[in-house]
Amino acid sequence: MPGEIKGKYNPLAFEQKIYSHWLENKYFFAKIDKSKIPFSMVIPPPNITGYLHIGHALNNILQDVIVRYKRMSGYNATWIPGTDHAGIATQNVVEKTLGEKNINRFQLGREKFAKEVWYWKEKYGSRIITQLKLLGCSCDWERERFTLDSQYCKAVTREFVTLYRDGLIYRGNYMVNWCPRCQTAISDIEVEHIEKEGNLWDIKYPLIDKKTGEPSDDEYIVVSTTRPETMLGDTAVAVNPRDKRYKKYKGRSVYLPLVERKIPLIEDAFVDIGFGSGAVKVTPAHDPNDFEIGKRHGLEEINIFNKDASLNFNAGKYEGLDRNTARQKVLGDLGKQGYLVGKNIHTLSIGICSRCSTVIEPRISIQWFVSMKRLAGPAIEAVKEGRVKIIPKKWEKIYFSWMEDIRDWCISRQLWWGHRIPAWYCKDCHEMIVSEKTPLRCPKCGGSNLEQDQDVLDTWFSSCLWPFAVFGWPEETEDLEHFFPTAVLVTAHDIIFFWVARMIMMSLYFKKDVPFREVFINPLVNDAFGQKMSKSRGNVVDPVDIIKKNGTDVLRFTLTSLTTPGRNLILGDEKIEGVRNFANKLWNASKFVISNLSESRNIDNINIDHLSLGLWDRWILSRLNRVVKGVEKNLGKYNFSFASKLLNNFLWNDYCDWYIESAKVRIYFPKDNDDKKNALFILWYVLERYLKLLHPFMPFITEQIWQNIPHKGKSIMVKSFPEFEPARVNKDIEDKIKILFDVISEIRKIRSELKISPASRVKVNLLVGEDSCKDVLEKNREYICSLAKTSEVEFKDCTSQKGYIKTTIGNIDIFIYILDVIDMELEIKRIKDQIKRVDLDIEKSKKKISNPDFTSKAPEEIIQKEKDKLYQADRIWKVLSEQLARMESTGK
RNA sequence: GGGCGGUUAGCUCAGCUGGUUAGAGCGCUGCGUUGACAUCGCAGAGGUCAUUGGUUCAAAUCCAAUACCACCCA
Repeated sequence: MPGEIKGKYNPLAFEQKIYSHWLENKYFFAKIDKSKIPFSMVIPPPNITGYLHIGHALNNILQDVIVRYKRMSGYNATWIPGTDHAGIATQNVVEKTLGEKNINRFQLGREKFAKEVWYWKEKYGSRIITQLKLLGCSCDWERERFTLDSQYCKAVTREFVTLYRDGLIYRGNYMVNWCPRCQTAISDIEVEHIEKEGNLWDIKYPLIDKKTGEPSDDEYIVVSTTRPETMLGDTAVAVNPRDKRYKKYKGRSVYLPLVERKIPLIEDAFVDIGFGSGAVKVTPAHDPNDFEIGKRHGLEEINIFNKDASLNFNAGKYEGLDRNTARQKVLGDLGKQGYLVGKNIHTLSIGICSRCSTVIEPRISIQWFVSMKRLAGPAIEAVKEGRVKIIPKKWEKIYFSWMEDIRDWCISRQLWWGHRIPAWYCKDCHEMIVSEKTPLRCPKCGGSNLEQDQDVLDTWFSSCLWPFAVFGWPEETEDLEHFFPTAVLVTAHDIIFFWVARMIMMSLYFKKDVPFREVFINPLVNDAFGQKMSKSRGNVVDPVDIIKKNGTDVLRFTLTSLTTPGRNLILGDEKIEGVRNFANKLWNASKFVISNLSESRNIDNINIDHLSLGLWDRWILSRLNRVVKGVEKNLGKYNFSFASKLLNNFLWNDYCDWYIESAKVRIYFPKDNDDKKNALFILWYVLERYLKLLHPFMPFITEQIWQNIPHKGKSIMVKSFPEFEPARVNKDIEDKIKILFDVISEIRKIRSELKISPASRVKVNLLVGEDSCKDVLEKNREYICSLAKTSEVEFKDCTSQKGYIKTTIGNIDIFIYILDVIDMELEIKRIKDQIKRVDLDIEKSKKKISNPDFTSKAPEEIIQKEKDKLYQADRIWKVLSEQLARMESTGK
């Protein structure tokens, strides 16, 4: 399939080819295999009008990492993709398209309009699915679902009818959030609240004179309102019963200006004494609180608005005006007639439609509701008992606070695109029939004059069935049996209420089981300035652009690297660049390995246990196994950032900086042929396993390289994930190598500080306290020479020898011969600086140790550690002081 | 108004079951074109861990208050 590994890293040259190859081989399809443990996950279905934004990219990349990892780990893994029909959004899009041809949906009629939407869906509705493929997503495409598929519709109907029969769905005349632009009711959580500076108007309502029955000239009540135009629908004025100011008016009526209506003055504890004048106008038809007050006092509900929020015939001479014009007109008239007595600046919170940002108009209408309390109880329990685990845990609080104060859910929408409500009305006897099958006759009067409810259901009412409806529910399918409940749901926190909570409720109700055992809440992606991305801010980052520039793997690894358990993730160009460099590093390291492997045949048939491996080999295997363990552990906790960091650091630091560099010595200047062979074998062995570890994160580059090194099998994506081998982790070897690293680093440091040219080789002598330590250093002299650019390494005490400077780390003294290269001033300064630092350490340690509280109360281990620290520091201090004294006195 | 989270190097963040020399990446400084990689290598500088108080032998880490910043709900 793929090309070779040469030249520069150019992901665009191979990524899509590889994806096609995977698709052709159906590697994503999970045939039911009962011998394996099932692992399933459902995609949060993007809506069909959507295009891929960075949030989708993150969400789906994380899911793909998980499912690829599980698949490689031997699970029967499926990740179900699909889309939802997005009632309002899709209808809006299609209406807009029709609008360009000057057609509105009413001209077309319901059926023809629905046909238009289906047509649109077929044509454009899979754009986002195509984009998911660009991300490398290994979705089980054979199982793709859509919330309006015929099978899915059966599930939604079953849901509605069952809930209705169980008394959990009711229909009634209530105040709902009405979007005048979408012309439909929406649920509470589809309303967003924004703070806006506005006015609070004081309007004078005269009291009715008890004797004349006419408005009084001197007695009046001032009401404060932010919406003066709604006074046209006022049916009372309310004060708090404890408000002494208004006691004297108890039982009186007031005169409603402009409308010239008498309305009662009532007392209701809801009224806030401290707000404005303490008296409020009551408009039961247009304010949710007033609606409640109205119910308590039996007030008339006067609706003054049409569906588009223009004023209707109840508004008298204001009929036909829109809300804002009416407000100005009403204010003008009130002013002219002397009723407007005050205007204050006031910040108010207004509700806007989350789909189109139009200001919501509360409206009383007949709607369908789900009664939530009974459904919420078990769903709260499920999370409390840990049957559903929300990760990170802090989101559970959000979940509980919403669930414990849950309100009924308005599910009917006045739209033409969606699942039509399975309720019919008998035109003859007004009987209502709720049924899964279309009824032919009225069961009450036997008439056939039936009409189906005009409304459709909220899209979320269908998507809350997703984790089991995708597997064919209400049928008891093999897929459902095998793959449900799903293992984990990955989603963003903004739909915990909309979707996650409702899925848990519905799944517990209909399947008597949780929909998923874990929910991982992924962070939201912010721009480089930490700002939330939004179209209106113009700061959206298009993932497709990033892919076109850097390839998919780079986008993927950038996002996984940034996925910490926090709330937000900040994406900037430097981050992407860093990952691009990482990919390049991997590419080049692989190039190095491949070029050296050219002469080794059948390397993949060698049994590693038959080799006698050297220190460096056993070290890199130890490190590799730590990474295997670390990746497993952190993926298990959904800590993608940590896992990514481990993978990055291992390749860059352990493998490239140290192992490859040391291997060069063995390849270019081999001591014996076996050692060279071992080095080449381990280079290959570690790379091959590393590629598998990295594959879930960067599927393309790993496949591309894997295909170009000796391997068995057709694709890396169907190979096994490396298993952790505890026996390969060797602390002792890591400690030994650490000594080498420290010595090499120290020599490099001195060289750099004394400005010794990288080209010049220096002579080094080491003086070692412990034998084991000396052994390591002696056996690895050639590596010290190569990596620290020394001409030779010997083991003599050069304390009083001319031309050497002495430095010390741990219990190793290092003598570097720098006779002609040294700048004495520089060296003296270096030593003085170091002494200063050591002085600080000594002081700190001494203070601690001399504190009797510390020595009596701290654990023995900590005290010993402190003593060791002091001992080492003292030793270093002595070495440095001696040297300084010598240099200052002799100049050498 | 209620709630949740945050404040650690110039930037973005990690560390927070108390004991570390407080780390990483980017940026910055110095040196470097040896046969994987200048999309690189080696080395370095840079932090009173928001403020104040408390608990403790010991606090970036635990507790409380304050300030500021985000977000959610009303």
